[in-house]
Amino acid sequence: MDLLVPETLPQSLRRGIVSRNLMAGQRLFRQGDRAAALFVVTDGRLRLVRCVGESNLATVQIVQPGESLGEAALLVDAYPETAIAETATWVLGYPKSLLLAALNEHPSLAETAVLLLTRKIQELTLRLEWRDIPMARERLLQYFRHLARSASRNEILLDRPLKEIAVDLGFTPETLSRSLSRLEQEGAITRSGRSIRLQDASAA
Amino acid sequence: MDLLVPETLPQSLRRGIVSRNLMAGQRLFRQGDRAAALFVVTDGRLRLVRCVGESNLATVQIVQPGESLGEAALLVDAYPETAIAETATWVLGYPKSLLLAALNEHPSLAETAVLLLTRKIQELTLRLEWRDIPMARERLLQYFRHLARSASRNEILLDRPLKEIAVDLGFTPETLSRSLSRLEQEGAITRSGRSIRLQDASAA
DNA sequence: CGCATAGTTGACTACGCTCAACCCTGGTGG
DNA sequence: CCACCAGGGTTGAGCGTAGTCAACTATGCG
Repeated sequence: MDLLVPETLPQSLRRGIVSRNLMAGQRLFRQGDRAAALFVVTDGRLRLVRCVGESNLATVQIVQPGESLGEAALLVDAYPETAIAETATWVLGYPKSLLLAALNEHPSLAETAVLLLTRKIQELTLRLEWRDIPMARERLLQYFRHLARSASRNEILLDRPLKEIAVDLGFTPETLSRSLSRLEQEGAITRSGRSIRLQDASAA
Repeated sequence: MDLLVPETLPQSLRRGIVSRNLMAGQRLFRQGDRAAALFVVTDGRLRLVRCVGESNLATVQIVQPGESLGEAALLVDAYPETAIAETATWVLGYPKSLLLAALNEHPSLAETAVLLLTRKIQELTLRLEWRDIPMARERLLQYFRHLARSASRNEILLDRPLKEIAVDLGFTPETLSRSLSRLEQEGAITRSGRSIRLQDASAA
């Protein structure tokens, strides 16, 4: 069973699926909203943002197609973060109660759910790993290397504003810009606009 | 079914469970090891450490009793991090193949697995949230507030060396020490040794 | 053509890191 | 019982890096 292909799902769950289309900037849910459903992105991407303290914003994750968000619905009754579409985005929503019920009745669904969550854990772990690299250039380089590995090519095309990439990595846009310059002048990368090529192929 | 109570598990899985006792400092598995099993901590705690680049260590998570580690085994064939016992620790290991099989046959197990993973996602998210707070005092304060909420008391007893707490939060021990001092002199907390009391009850 | 926004660069600040000395506690052995 | 040592913890001085504020350029869109 594949959560993204409703035809493969049991009737009971399929009927409850909600499909939502979001414009860039639109919110799927807000921190504190009653959490009733888990979502999976089919197209586009969403940014998960947490507000902590008085004025600190934390981007927890960028959710890409095939990944889940709002799993907290399974555990607690309020979303702990806000989900904002970064581009035009399409998501499918699975009501908590129906999903848990379907899980009990259809084991093969359980397996896909487990894999979905595991993938999310890997994503989060990766972000934490980056954050533990203190020096900006180094952190950025690791990020690029990861993208390169994912694409299995060492030419990367950044498909979104550097601004956003910056906050993902925990930088200000200025710092990102400077880091890019220095990486280039140190010969670690060459860039033209948003196309980046890694020079040394040494991966972690 | 409860993964931590073998009696409640199906025979097939129960037979395959491996139980391990670790001394403080001992490694359960190392980054790159063949990943064959998912573990759950029953007692003690483990630190998940990732080595990135040449000389950067990232503590991804402290795994507490009832939490899982090594879920990556379900997705990839090598552990992406090293697991080190921080104290005497007892874990149960569930071989990947048996676990997936049992998942398919015993839906109620699937539910507990899903919840387990969801909890882990929450933990990781929390850590990321902290890391996005740039100022040390503020970050530390949020950390304390979280502990206070968990204990639903605003007196906290830190049960491990400040050293370790420091690296969890992404600080050096010196910075943590200084932040503590300043929080105290600013009146946000009072402390005697490792006992911390929060002053203002304003939570996020 | 002009406006809005992304991106770049500069000057300055300030925070956390590094290195070092020091205190304090707990454990060990003479 | 005390001397000694090891390790955690604290404090200080100086440095370096990223953040901030600001000006300026480039790009894309109405």
